[in-house]
Amino acid sequence: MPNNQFKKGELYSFITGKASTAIARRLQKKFNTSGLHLTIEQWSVLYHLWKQDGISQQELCNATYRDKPSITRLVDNLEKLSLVRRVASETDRRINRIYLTKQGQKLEEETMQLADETLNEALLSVPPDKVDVCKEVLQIVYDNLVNCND
Amino acid sequence: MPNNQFKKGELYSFITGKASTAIARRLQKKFNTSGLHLTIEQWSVLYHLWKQDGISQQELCNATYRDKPSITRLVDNLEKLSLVRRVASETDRRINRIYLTKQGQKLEEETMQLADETLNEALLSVPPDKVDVCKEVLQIVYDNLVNCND
DNA sequence: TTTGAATAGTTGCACAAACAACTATATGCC
DNA sequence: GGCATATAGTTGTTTGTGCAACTATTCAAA
Repeated sequence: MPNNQFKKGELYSFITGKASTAIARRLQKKFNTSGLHLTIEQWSVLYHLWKQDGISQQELCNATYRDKPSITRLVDNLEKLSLVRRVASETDRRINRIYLTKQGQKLEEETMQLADETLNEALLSVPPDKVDVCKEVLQIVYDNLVNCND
Repeated sequence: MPNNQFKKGELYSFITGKASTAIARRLQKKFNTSGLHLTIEQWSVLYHLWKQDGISQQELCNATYRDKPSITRLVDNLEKLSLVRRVASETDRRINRIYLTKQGQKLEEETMQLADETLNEALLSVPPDKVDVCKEVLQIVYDNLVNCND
């Protein structure tokens, strides 16, 4: 059983994503203790809107690697929080463009600060070159499973 | 903005765990097309029971990095599927020991085969030493966030 | 021995994810 | 133009997660 291509033993925690879960929980706690009523999932949508405002729900699906119903409901909740608003596209009425409100724009600085803090805590004592290797591997894994077949 | 300790740019996908999500989805699809009515989360509980049968729900919490209510419900559903059963401990009646049924035991071989397949597909063309670095980094991240403070 | 704290587990609630089925709009081909 | 097909988004259902509040049992200390 041991002589496979990789040592599989502890690799199954890859599947369950314990590390990313730990990071997400830490960041969520920082949000909560800062009085931000915002989930990590909502934040991840805002994150892409801060990079490019006014993208469609479908583009948010691709950017966040979520399916359409998930984005529909995340945008629903972000609208309820008055952080974004849906604007039907003039040229293609199937499309909703999602725009940040003033309130949504205002959250960028504080939350990105907390996210940076969280990553610094997570990566404490990890040499930068190892972080780069890790990023590279995770990117290949993602590409292997998403771009290729399926 | 760029001169931080780490290049943070693409690091935020760490938080959202896109790679582990991709792996989990691929494995779930394999389960579905094999006619296995089993979620990845249920499988992750069975995985620890295959390693050690009869552990308590609290031990499953620690092993799977989930909170107690999550394990309560996962065990509920695994019991409904007749894959495990709760047995109250004789020595400490607060504790439920979780035991695999015959059906639960039978799933090990097939599902681990599919999990191995999935990891091979995920890690295709990734050199083993880089996988090791990646594992090491993810372990440190987990330890930094879970063991230390919190 | 009793009382208070700690531990194991359950339940209620809000939010999120995956899948299927659905509506509405756009596009391309006859 | 009209019809088939593709695309964008929504809704319903089941499952899982995180938090808070709760019950039951154990343990420890006065």
